[in-house]
Amino acid sequence: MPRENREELTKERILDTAEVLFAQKGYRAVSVREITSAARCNLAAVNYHFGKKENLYLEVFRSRWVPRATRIRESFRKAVAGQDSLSPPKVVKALAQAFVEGPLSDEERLRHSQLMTREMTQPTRAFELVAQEVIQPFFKEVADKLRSVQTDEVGQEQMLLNIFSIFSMVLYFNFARVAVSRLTGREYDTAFRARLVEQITQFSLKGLGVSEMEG
Amino acid sequence: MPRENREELTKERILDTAEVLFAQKGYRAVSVREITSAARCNLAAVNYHFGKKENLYLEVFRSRWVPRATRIRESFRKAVAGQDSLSPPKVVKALAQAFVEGPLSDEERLRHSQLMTREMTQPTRAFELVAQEVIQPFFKEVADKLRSVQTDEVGQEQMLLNIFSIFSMVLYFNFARVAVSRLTGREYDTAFRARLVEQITQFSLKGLGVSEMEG
DNA sequence: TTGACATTCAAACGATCGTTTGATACAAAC
DNA sequence: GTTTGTATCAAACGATCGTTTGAATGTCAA
Repeated sequence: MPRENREELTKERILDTAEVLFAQKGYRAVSVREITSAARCNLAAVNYHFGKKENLYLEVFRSRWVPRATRIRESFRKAVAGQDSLSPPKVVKALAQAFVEGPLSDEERLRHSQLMTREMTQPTRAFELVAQEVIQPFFKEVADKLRSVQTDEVGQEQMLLNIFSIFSMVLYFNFARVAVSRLTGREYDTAFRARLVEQITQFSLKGLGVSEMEG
Repeated sequence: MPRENREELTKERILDTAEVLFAQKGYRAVSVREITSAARCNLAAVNYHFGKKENLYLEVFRSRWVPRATRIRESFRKAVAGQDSLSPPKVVKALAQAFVEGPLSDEERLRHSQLMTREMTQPTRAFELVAQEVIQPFFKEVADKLRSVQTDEVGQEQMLLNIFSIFSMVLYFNFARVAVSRLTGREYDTAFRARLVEQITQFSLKGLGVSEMEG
């Protein structure tokens, strides 16, 4: 096996494993030993490839989280670009779908929300990355898209708060699965996810002041 | 100083300190030493009064979090009881106000949301307490109250999802302060909190299909 | 005053943490 | 074949963790 591949394999395996564990348990609750033994490599590998644990956490966001956020964003972009005539309902539904049904597997979606929620509740050095490279530009894109199809004039702040409102539902229905499942008595299967997209879309559309879905 | 008071004081001081630190940093990130030195007592006091660290965490929820949730609930109850004629707008506004402006100080509100968010993203033994004694009965109360004043028939699941939608905004605007502040450029002062109550109320009312605020 | 009991304290326990070290294996360069 | 550089490994480092211990202190009843 050639040098480059061997090296890559270990490093990539650590990143994959670390992401899963960090998302599940949080930074502090995961030990380097737990990561390396799950990734089937030596304990010293983390320090060799990333310098220290904290850098590994950051690299997880750089090499895993951000690219996945980009895929979500592109899914949204493609959905609105595919329409010949755009309307607020279509923009909102594309947004909800990109997050709740989108291009990710269910495990990926859960991991994604968990990592993001962690950074929002208690920001670390990774938050700068998340805010600058993902949240800010994505919010701007959604705002521009919405503004271009909404008839009535909406202020900058009002628009932001509206997107936050939609976004809060998207995030909540992902990260609070346990509570939602417990109270509704429903599992997060395909049918329920579709139901959630419908809920977010309809609730948000009315929230935005749009009367009805049309397509 | 009588025995009972001295004992109480230390125990209570530990609980107060522990709650603040657990909310800020999470269970794992806070050491017993950090708690006891901040509470100005001996390291062994935690194990003497609570047996072990995990029990202290649970006791924080029992003796601090649940009573505060009860205060919020009573604030909501009082607000809707004070009205001579009830309407969906009034119920929703009472709900948003109870959480965002409510009976709590700003620090209390932040702590409350942080602890709840933690339990929702990664439930511990405290989640059972939170779900059984607070979330479930409170959701039921809000649902009943809403159903009693809404003209059109709304199914059980639809009602739950609607409350979840409102609740997600309430929670999000509390726990994601950093992100919200950064993107809106506004501090969480009195004016902005009032603005958020307005946003949640208006967005939710439309989301519920109610046209306008009346009082 | 004595004995029982509750609380606080300094000190230490073993376990686990992140990180470092030096040896070893191995592929490419000379 | 020797050298060079990279990756992996077992082992150990010092620090910090939650918890335990046993003595000291103070309180109240007998």
